[in-house]
Amino acid sequence: MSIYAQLAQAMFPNIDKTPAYYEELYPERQLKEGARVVRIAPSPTGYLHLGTFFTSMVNRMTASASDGVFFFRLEDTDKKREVEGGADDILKGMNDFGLTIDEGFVAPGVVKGDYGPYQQSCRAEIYQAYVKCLVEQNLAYPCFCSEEQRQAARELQEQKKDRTGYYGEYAICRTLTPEETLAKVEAGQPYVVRLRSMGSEQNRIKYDDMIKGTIEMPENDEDIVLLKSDGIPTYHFAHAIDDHLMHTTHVIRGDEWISSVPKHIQLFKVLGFKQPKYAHVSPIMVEENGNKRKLSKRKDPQAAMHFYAQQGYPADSVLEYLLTIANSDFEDWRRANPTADRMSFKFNLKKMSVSGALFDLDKLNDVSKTVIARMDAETVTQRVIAWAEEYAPEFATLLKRDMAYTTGVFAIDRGNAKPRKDIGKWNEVQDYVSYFFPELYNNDLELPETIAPADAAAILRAYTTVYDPAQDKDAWFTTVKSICADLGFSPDVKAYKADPTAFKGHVGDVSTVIRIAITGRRNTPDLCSIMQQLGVETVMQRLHTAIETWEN
RNA sequence: GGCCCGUUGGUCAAGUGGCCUAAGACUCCGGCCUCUCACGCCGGCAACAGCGGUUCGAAUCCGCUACGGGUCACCA
Repeated sequence: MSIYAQLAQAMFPNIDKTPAYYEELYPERQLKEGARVVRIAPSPTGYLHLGTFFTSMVNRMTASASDGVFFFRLEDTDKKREVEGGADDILKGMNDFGLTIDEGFVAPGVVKGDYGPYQQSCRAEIYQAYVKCLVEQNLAYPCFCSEEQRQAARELQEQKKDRTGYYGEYAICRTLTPEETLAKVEAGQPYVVRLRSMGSEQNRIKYDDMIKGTIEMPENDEDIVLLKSDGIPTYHFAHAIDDHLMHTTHVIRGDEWISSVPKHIQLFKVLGFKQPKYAHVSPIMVEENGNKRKLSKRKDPQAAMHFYAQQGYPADSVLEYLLTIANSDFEDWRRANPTADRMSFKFNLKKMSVSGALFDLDKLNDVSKTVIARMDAETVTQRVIAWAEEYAPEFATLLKRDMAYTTGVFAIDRGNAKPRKDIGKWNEVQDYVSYFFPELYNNDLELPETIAPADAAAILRAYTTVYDPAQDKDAWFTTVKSICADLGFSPDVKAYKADPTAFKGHVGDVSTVIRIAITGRRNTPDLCSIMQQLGVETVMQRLHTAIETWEN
């Protein structure tokens, strides 16, 4: 038995499986030619972040566009920063906002697939088997340096203006003889396992990033940590092992990883793994003091997916907005295919922007209004209630009191050729429909300054004598026009504009008075429909209340 | 500071040497549409970071400068 084999055995006495065993356990996937296997691998250190969601969406689109697989792996290797319930929150957010996951964790507490475990904390033996094999070949070694030693080395490096890191002459434990190392291990000294890097600063490596293009960097020469002192792997090592064993073909992740690529390339090479393709996604930014910066969990409420849920943005709105950022021709495609399934859009990593986009709430709102305008009344009713049950329970109760009535409210000016585009998110709905519910109705009868209360009252008195609830929109308007002349208003807007001094106002003013009397507002959707929905009783009652108010 | 990456209107962006007197979308401002608002339509404001080079010709290729971003952990 070689000295390195002895060392490996001393370090991992309980590991008897070999890499070959795992290679056989997780065979090549049987997928059609060109199918991409991608993944999202979040760390459960907090709630679901917009950036993670965005990257997930890009992964989802990439997998679907190639009939591939999108899986979810939990990177729970950092026990210090882990947050209780973090994983479930991330999964729930993905589900709620319409991203389906094919494999791994697909929903809170639901795991499927043959390439698991999909949780790194459950894969310790696998990582250790590979590390053991590396140690046997003298490609990795234990390092006993204390935090203080490393700190001192860093200070020295800074002082000498050298690069920081554990490499070259600074890699003290690398130069220990195997006998010395073995003795320390056997003496029970704590250690981490480092890669014995064969790279050099002088060498340049090149790789093709599917989003950023060709990138050239110095080779990695740092003896990076593979296994932490608790036997748990670092991200770098787990990435290599997991994505190899799970047969990931394309690693699509945030671009903060670019600088680690040399480490990853080296790891794949040392381990004899086939290199996956990389695509680094630029972060979504926010503006502050004239500068861009990444969305911050602490400073920006829009960073959390909870924000969109609370505000009541439909999942489709968020997805379509993010898709617009990801592939800007999506917008044109959507215009040309208003009802098509977005999965049939030809998504392409190569169409993604190289630099980070500023988050634009105005744009999201616009997209969202369009999304909601396309929904039918039943869908809107159902979605609003679902939102309200969670965030505005009293409003939900009100909406559910008479479902037919509520659906009727949302049916106004909807489902026609030019549906209204005035609801952007569900938390705007309560105010938008308030005059349909006595409990919410704000009896605000303030007139425009150009209309005298006495005239307004006269208009309503006249209108009550001709009001016919059975009238359709055209007849309704004809009726409104018919009372204009006697009251001194022009039934024709153009005639009024030609000679404003001849009239008190025009038919628009007359309908405004009625509108205010009925809804308490100057602007509303089609008044005739509103009156029909409200019913004769309510209409007459509001008309009389207004008359009384304006006559006194 | 070292190493990477980026920079087209306020924002998202198309553009890969001549089709660019630079597309489209959002925002904003006008106008039109037999009632208001919204929608829709028409129109408007507004950009190739700077400087040098290569070329008959540059937003597009090269270099430098400036600015911005990322990264330098037993965190991901």
